[in-house]
Amino acid sequence: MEDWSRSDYCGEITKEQEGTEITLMGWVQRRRDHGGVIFTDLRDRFGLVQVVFSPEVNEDTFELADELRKEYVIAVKGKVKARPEAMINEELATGEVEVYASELKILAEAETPPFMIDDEIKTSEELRLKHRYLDLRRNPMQDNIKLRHNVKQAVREYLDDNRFLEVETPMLTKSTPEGARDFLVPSRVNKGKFYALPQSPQLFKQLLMVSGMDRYFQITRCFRDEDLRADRQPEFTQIDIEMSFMNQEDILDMIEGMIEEVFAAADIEEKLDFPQMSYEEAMKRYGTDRPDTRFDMELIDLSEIVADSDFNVFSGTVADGGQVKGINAKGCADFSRGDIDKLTDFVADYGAKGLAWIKVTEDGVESQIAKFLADEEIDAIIDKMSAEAGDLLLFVADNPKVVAASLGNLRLKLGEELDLIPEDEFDFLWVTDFPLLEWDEDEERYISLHHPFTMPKEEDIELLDEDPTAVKSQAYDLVLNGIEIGGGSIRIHDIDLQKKIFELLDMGADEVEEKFGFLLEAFKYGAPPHGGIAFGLDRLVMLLGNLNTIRDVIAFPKTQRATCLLTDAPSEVDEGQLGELALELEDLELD
RNA sequence: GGGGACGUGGUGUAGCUGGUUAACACGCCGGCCUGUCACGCCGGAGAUCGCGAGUUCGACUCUCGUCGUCCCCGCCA
Repeated sequence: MEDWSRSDYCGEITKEQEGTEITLMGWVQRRRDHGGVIFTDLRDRFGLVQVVFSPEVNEDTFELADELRKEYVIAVKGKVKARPEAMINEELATGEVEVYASELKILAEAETPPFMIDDEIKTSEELRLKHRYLDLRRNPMQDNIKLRHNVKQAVREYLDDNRFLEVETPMLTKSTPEGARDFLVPSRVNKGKFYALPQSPQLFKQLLMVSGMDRYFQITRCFRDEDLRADRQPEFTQIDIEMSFMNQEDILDMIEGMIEEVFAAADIEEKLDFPQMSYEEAMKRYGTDRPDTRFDMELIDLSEIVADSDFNVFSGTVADGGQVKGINAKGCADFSRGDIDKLTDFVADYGAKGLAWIKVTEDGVESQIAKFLADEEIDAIIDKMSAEAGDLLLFVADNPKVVAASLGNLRLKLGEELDLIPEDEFDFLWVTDFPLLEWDEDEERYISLHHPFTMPKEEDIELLDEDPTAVKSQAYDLVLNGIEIGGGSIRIHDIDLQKKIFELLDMGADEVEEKFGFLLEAFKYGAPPHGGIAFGLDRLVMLLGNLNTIRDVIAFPKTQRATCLLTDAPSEVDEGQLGELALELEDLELD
């Protein structure tokens, strides 16, 4: 090996190299032994090339090639030859050539892998994760990792061009209230005290603005100790950005430019459009703050029509301050009672106590609730929902939260099942004007919708005292195909306003001092107006790659139970390690 | 914390109204083959059916529990 140097990559051999001696190194994808001649496909990161072993070239090499098996790592010296016309493989990028091996070195033997290194995977994700290094050999996974790399490169280049500075912030930092549960790291030097892993670099990036960095970014890991989902991992990567002396529109413009570069880097040639919609409108029309705007089927408010109805479920709900809303499932009047029961079970997950329905047919309506509704009410509903014969109208009556969640998710489910969602489209939406605060029933206090450093809209600041939940904020989320990929805000840079917000959040002066004293202290020394945004890199790459889970764009992800099947983390530690940290375990029922 | 789906040779599946040798494909091993590229042909090995308990004369099959993976609610931007 010492005296061999790779001259080319397998996937990049061309006809122009005909006659040249080359040295290749890689993995044996496949061996086809024809007795008198052996063909192998040699694979590296850049593709495959056929290597031919023939006794006419070198008898010893030919015999050694008999030992080759799948995934053996080999080095080959040989001559590039153009294939005869009839033997060209159109399927292969290097299908016009083959390499006649004169010398072969087996660099590493390989056991038969637990699953084949094929593009089409036919095994469980469990096994893939356990042998992730093998899974990552597969083309689709290599493509995902490359895509992720390309996106990061595009981001860095764009931000660098716009004079941003990449700055690293601590991973061992301070636990803060609000937001997600922290991952804690015990301090050995300071026994009994803990660091927290960052949920985001939020406070540090604001401090960097006070430092006069003007424009900061970082592509960095963030940690949240909450339950996992297809698009949520305990550690994930943010593209974190902060800018000084920029208003909201300035920031959105800057980010749109970045997204355009990212799409170019992902080879997606689509003209991108970035419409904006207020939070209020999104909730009203789609029942969610991250609407998938690739299809219609919007939520229609029928509360006024049925407010005085004899149908108590509807009128009573409205009288109690609730809503009655519906969606029009076009052409679904042929749904069976069983189909609708399934939808009813589905909305029950979101708290809906029932799902009323009306089938619109050529001969009128068919419905379990028709007998309770006046004809003019039914007509008004049909009119408002633009219903035609063949449509199925579905209704939920409840408090606004339940109505939004149940119909919003029902809309998504039906959109998917009815194939209403254009797969290869990229629909962006800025959702703006979020409420600054919402009332938390359990904790009996206001909590920040975004985070406590979010700037209220200037014209709403005076409402902070009399009607805090009416205050809108200068916060914005970027939604792509119904998935939130980024969110940010203009921050508060005024010490008094920040204190006021902490007060509204029911944080005592002592707590504020202990948790955020350093930030308020910093603001005393001249803080510029600033704002920023953070993107979920994993989600962004997942969408660009048309994938269903961020696990597919993370080299070594965790399972839904937050374990790593490859390393078996997390694991127990020995008593000595605990002792050094002055920690003791409660008696757990371990067997 | 809750709801749901799945678990059978190395891999993917079939079998399951309870019954004697658990089937098929791919892979693997051996043999033959000088133009294949999902090579082909012949032969072979390989599973106590995730684990535990129960019901039964008898359990891959039924029941309960448990473990693991995935999806969802809660939680979390």
